[in-house]
Amino acid sequence: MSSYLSGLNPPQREAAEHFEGPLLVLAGAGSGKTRVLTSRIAHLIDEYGVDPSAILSLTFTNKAAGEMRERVRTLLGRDPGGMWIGTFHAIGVRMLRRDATRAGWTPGFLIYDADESESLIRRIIRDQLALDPKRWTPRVVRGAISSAKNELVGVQEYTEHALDPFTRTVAQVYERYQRALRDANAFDFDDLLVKPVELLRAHPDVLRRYRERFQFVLVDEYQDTNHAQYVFIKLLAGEHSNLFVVGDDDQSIYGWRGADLRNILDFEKDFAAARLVRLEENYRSTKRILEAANRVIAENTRRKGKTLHTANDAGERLTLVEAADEADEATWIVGEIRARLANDAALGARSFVILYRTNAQSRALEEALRREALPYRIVGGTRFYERREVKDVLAYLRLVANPAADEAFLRIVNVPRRGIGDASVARLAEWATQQGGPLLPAAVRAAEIPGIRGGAERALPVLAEMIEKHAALAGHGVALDEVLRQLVRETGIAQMLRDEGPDGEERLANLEELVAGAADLQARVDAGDPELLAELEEVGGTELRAIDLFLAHVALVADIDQHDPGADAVSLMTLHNAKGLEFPMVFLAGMEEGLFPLSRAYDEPEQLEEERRLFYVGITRAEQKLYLTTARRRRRGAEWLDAVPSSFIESVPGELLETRQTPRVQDRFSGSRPWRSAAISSQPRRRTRLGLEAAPPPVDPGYQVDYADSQDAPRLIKGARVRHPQFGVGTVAELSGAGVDVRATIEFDEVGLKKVVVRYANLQSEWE
DNA sequence: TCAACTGCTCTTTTT
DNA sequence: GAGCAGTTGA
Repeated sequence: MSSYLSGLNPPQREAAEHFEGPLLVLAGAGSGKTRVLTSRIAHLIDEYGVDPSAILSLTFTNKAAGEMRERVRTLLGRDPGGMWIGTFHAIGVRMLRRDATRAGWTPGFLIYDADESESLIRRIIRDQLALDPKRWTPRVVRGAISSAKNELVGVQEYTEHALDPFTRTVAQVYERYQRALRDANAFDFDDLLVKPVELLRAHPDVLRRYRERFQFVLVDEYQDTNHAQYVFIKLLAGEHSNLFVVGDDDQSIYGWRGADLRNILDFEKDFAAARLVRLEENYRSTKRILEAANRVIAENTRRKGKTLHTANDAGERLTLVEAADEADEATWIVGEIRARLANDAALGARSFVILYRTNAQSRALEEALRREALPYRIVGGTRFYERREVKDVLAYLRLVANPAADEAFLRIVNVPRRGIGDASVARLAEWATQQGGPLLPAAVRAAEIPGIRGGAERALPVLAEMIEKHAALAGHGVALDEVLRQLVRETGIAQMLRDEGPDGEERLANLEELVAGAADLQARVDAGDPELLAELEEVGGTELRAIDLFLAHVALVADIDQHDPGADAVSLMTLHNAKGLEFPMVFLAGMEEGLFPLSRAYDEPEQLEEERRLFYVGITRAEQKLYLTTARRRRRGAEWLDAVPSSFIESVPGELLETRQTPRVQDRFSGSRPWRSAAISSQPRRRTRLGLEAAPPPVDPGYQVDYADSQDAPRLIKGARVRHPQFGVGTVAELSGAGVDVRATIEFDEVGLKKVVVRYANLQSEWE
């Protein structure tokens, strides 16, 4: 037996040793799936003599890809040169670089992030279609287009099936949107999955090339694949079907992104003679934590079904904490971390993670950590590449790389302020459209454009020249970091930030970090980094510059990729970001109805199951100790809401739990029954004025109730005719949710089906 | 008339 | 943070 397999348990070994044909590894949380994947790759190469370049390994984060490559390297004692390991998106980019021209793009294409896609869509709705962006929300339209793409529904097919007003409008936007992307030599995020599929489908020679090359295809987190990714995998693994996928249906948490649970549930139907291996032994958590996880997930119906077991100790009971509000919750958590650190020398700040459902929850936690001077790291939230100053400089760089990048031009045309306002930009855009060209070249000729005068007339050509100058620098082999440094200086961004005071200094420091990142990449290019060279070589004879690689890199890295487990700091992140990670001590904050599960998930049983899987993911991050914390009052947006503990907690058997109250809760609510029994066990229901079932706020004498103004909510019943300020008149088709979260699905006469939050929607009766 | 600024709104989760 | 409405100042 090869050394790569020693130490694996029998099912792990069975999976890692597998040679030919499709295999699904149903890997429970903490069952050593990364080990199986890496052992398998090493085994394929060293024991079966497979050429590394015949292996394609697909992941969902760069972090997972990087770790996998690193571990394989360690196992083999050398670099598995030629092997492709990367995210679906990165692999897609690689394929598109090589064959972009076949699709009508050039290899230096740009990648539009969600914001750029949205602003492009907004412009199409407002300027090209002359529609009201309030009525046709760009966000929603983008979502519809994105879903269509993930289902591999192209413009033509979408248009053919667009029957109601909403989809008909989306179809129009979709068509123009794709054209605009093409004109800007850009792909959006979804295109990075869709276009490679189109490429493989439309060009048999390309498909043959990759099929012959990749004899072994591995997919991590298979439960997160959407339809486009499924087809991509199926195309590549077509004939040999040496497809090895690893996943856990219970950890599928990306349904909203198009992930299709059917891919994993139906794997054995989709791939003939597929084998199935279950990894049900957990090496991560204590018995109590695992028991809680098993009980929670058992409530779900759509699953393959497996029960994890562990040889680990029983461990401590789970702790359920009641706090007065989110500040109290944060204070208690931080105090508990302090106490644990003081009592156990084996623990460091890095042993703790605080998980939450929404990014907004990080604020209170952050404040408490800062007050207590505990080092912490937020993973996610406003990510580095989403900071204003970083996006501004990157927009300049995109423009330098590609003069047709209109979105980038619009972002920076007046940043810093140079006297070019909306009116001038509108004239410029109008003129450019007439000429059928992009904005930057039009700016050079500002003097010829009617209506552009004064400051703007002078500033536009200056801006254009400055960008052209840098494009020339980049074209003449000036190092990327140098180009960036000059851009920061000569655009005036540096000065602008310095004038903003201490905040600006911090932003400037971020830009230095960005420049350092560029220097890193430039150094790798100069030193002939083998991985990078291989990538460039794959692309063939095309000329690809460091600037293109850099822009692709910043578009594709996720924040989780930057998570450094070595740093001694408490981690804060969303539950979504926590997948794949493990920590000795885990806090799940904000375990309240409406927050977790999020109220929006009540509409569909399927969505509620996904929230429950998210809870399951959270529980199974913990090695030794799990805390569930709740607050009695929580701010949501501008108002304070009374909170009820999450119904998810009910599935955790009482004997696994100990319940605690923070001092503030004990003070304020002394004598009141434990909350759990009052609020959860009986959870009385009542009829509201809306005619809906809703849980009442917890009743506590002397407790201030700032419940939403339910008196002002209109009386809604199914079938009622209502008027909405934007969408016009419509008929209530469906009501869902409870209390302040009541939502109505309304069939509007003009815009079709829409779902609105009743509290915000400002509905009136048809006659008003 | 245009640019700049101020204050208001909304923000689930992310490759 | 981004869009938008309304206001101020040139």
